[in-house]
Amino acid sequence: MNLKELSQTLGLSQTTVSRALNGYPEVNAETRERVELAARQHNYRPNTRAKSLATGRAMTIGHVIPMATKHEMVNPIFADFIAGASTAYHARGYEMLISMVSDSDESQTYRNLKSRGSVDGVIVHAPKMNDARLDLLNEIGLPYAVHGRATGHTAPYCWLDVNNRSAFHRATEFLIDLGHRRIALLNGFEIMDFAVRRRRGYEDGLRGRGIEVDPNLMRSDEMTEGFGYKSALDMLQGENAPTAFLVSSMLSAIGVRRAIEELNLVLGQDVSVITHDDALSYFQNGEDVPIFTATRSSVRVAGEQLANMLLDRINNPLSAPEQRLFEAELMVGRSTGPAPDRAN
Amino acid sequence: MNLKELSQTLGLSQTTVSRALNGYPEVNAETRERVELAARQHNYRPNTRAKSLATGRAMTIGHVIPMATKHEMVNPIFADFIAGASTAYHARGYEMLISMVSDSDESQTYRNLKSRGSVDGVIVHAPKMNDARLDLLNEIGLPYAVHGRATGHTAPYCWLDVNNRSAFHRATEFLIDLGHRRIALLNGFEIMDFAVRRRRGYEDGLRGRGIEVDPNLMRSDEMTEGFGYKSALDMLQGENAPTAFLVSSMLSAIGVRRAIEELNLVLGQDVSVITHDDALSYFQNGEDVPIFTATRSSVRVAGEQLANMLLDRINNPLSAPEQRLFEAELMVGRSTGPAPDRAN
DNA sequence: ATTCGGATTCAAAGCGCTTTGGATGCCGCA
DNA sequence: TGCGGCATCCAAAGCGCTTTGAATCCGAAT
Repeated sequence: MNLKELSQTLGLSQTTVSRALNGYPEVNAETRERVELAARQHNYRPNTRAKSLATGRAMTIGHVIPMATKHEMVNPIFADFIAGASTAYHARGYEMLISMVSDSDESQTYRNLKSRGSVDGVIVHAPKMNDARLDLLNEIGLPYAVHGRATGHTAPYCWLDVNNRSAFHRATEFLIDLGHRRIALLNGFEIMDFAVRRRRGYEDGLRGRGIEVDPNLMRSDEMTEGFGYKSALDMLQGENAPTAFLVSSMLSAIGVRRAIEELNLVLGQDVSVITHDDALSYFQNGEDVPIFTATRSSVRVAGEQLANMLLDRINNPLSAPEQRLFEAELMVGRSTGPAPDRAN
Repeated sequence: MNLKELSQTLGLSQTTVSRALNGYPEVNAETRERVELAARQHNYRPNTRAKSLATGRAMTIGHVIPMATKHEMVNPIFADFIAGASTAYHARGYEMLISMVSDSDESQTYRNLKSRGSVDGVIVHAPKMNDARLDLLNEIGLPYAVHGRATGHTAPYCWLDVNNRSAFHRATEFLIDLGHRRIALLNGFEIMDFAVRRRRGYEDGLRGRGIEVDPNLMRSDEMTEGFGYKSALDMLQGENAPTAFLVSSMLSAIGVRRAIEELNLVLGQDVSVITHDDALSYFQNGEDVPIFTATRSSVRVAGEQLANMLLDRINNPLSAPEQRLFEAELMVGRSTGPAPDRAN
């Protein structure tokens, strides 16, 4: 059933029916009820394509998810972020279009989305330092909101981020307070903006307490379980082994734990671990007491809020772009304890 | 730049330009080149909305992802499945629309997608026994393909599944061959079709070797880390503890390992574990030797193939619906070994 | 020279909706 | 009685594309 048929059934013009259904005032209350009833009875729903052709609004938001060309790996936080965003779209009548694309094709994808009129705006995932995508989006005039920040981008833009620097700063100090002096950092790729900020927080934390930063204790790679495992195994067996690890993802932290156990050490006694925890729905950090002491911030909540920020921006393009900074919680779990040998 | 403007620039009619770009034969080779060149220069791309309004094809596939209302948990395999499907869509000029919706709203979502003309077909995720969604989709005439199977649905439909029964059968026999007699099953919710099949494989495996099925050794719940941990802790501390676990997901298997280690037992010696491994990109089961012995089947490959099957079906509705059954590989890793006490 | 058919091209209708710019009818008021 | 104004409704244009049906041109066949 389309609008034409529905209006014929009712003996009204398409104009009136359309207006009745879209809540315009210039239609008799009685008529409106009649229309709404008929629409419900006939299960009428306006055709999205036609509607958006007529209005010029796609009522759709695009998510361009970069896949590391190397491993074709999808960021594990993606599903939860999307789930959060989805809630917002659903509530506001928007749909969600997803393009997963190896990072080399990304700019083509944005251009396509814009010129084909498929979306009204996009969420930018995984921003890098001096991210070229933002310039592109400005150039082609596609509204966007960034999950994270892109250091180096000067013009104000809409973003939502976790205070990564402060989170890792606090985590570092927490470990130092427990007597740790040799603290390793297992970080994500340091082209990623968040990874740079985390490192800065870590370094500031050390230096603030007069501890020298040791490059041997810092690794940066794709945040897999294997990365955590191998790095930890390696470092723990080497000379001047760390007594604590600061890890950028739960997944890698699980790898670290595997290494610790393989070496017959005890987590939280011989070796302490703090991880960042995105509070993924399928990857809870324990139920009552957290498995890992963690800097925690829900990526799902981030998704929902950022989606709303983008929609606000689209519906009100002249307002200043909103920005939002989450502070991560430092949750104490069972993976941290006093440094084993204070004399160290 | 739209078609009208482009055709004016070229001094041609819209018809000719449209045909030139869409590869119709009735256009002069020279003209076509001229058109293609101009289109490239002006960065012209047809408006999707207008195109699909005119053709009646949305060139979009919907994925309706159910979220367990209880925990709002998203199935962790989702991202990789989507990544695979995305490859197929990309290659064939389709886009991907995602709706994440708590399972109570699902049928409304399908109805919407259909009557608003947003998609040409959908992928059905996480089929249950006697899944009502398939009847609904048949009724409203929306093409679909199922990831998994829905036991009880009689009419033939398009699906792709892993041979869960045989995988768990083989895994069970593998453990029995190692001398295990008390083998626990940590399964997903048994409303889910795959979970029922896995249980059947497990039970058949036991009975085939004359081992009685013990309900105390079977649990079924949401496949989280915590579920694995708690179940294993519980069972290992109880009387008649199992010597081996058959687990439905890597995540839960990690929980099982945590329990094992907390009890100062050794994985692969005191307790054996086999898990199903969906070969998730961000969750590799070790690099050289697998951490866990596993029944393995790539959910990403499944996504790509099923997407292609759906597109084939849409473009050729009269052909018989295709079906595809993957056999899982049984990969031997470091989590299995002979039963500790053969006298048991 | 005339006709025919193939190769090209075009004008216009149509996809299902919104929205502009009137119509129409009715009431109150001068 | 006549007119302005309000409430209500409608016809038609337009969004950007595809596609039908027809026009045009030109060389080959009659």
